[in-house]
Amino acid sequence: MTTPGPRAAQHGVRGDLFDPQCPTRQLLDRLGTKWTSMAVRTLADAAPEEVRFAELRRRMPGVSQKMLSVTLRSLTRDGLVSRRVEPTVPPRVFYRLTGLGLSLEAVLAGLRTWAEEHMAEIDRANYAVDQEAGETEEA
Amino acid sequence: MTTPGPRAAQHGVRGDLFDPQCPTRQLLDRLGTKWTSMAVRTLADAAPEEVRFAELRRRMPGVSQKMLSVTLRSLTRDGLVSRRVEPTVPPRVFYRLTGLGLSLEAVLAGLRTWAEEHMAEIDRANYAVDQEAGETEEA
DNA sequence: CGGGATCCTACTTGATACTG
DNA sequence: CAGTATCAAGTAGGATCCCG
Repeated sequence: MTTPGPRAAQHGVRGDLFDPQCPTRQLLDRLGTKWTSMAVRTLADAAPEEVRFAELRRRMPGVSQKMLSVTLRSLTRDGLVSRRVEPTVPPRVFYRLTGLGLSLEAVLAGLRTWAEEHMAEIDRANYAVDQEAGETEEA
Repeated sequence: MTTPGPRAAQHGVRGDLFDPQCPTRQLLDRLGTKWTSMAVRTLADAAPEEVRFAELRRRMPGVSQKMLSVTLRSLTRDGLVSRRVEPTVPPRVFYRLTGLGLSLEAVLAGLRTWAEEHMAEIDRANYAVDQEAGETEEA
């Protein structure tokens, strides 16, 4: 049997969204991780100033030091955040959004706007479904 | 001190984004699930036509029957998708994006655009980091 | 045909402890 | 201070079986 090659090639029309290599898929995977958007937003709020690790953590209530570390490493690796180390004792590490990171923040701002405008409507829809279910159940 | 106003939500306590009740958080939780964006996109491509379950599944390569079912139930519950059942034997079930769902698709289109424009840059950044790490390691 | 229920695996997250 | 390493837990996702 012949190897059909990359499956993505078959779905030319609607294309890439179904492929794990799809850029949108990769972006959503990143935004889906819990602290990514929060970190980008917090760094964007501070931009163009740098923010130290501990200060960043203070501004992101609930984040563990490990998850902040993991998140920042991922963002740095992606080129969305720059990392600067002052080799003092103790060391001081500064983070700042790159240009690429700032452009992502613009997209996130769009998401935020939609969410603020429409999530209440989604909540109402959920509530309505719950009401129906409740009535059906206790009938 | 002056009136807090709407900006308080953004800058004051820094409150909303870090809260699990935050609308943006709730939206990202939804978009973060694997098949949500794919389903919305596929239904948007078909809009304003309805799409049957099996046909939808055919248009979303890789999705399992269960995950499609779960995803559609969630979207329907959120009021993003409408569901119509023809009580025949066997039953025929049709799905379609609601107006709310269509407006979400617009936001997703923005995400897609950014991803297509910038994910290659992120890939390059990752590749560069890998190169450095490799050289450092095998030196 | 559509989809609910069950079981199971893998990944993400979090708590804790240790290091330069 | 700024991490890294380890372990435990919760959850998203997939495979399968069954039902109306």
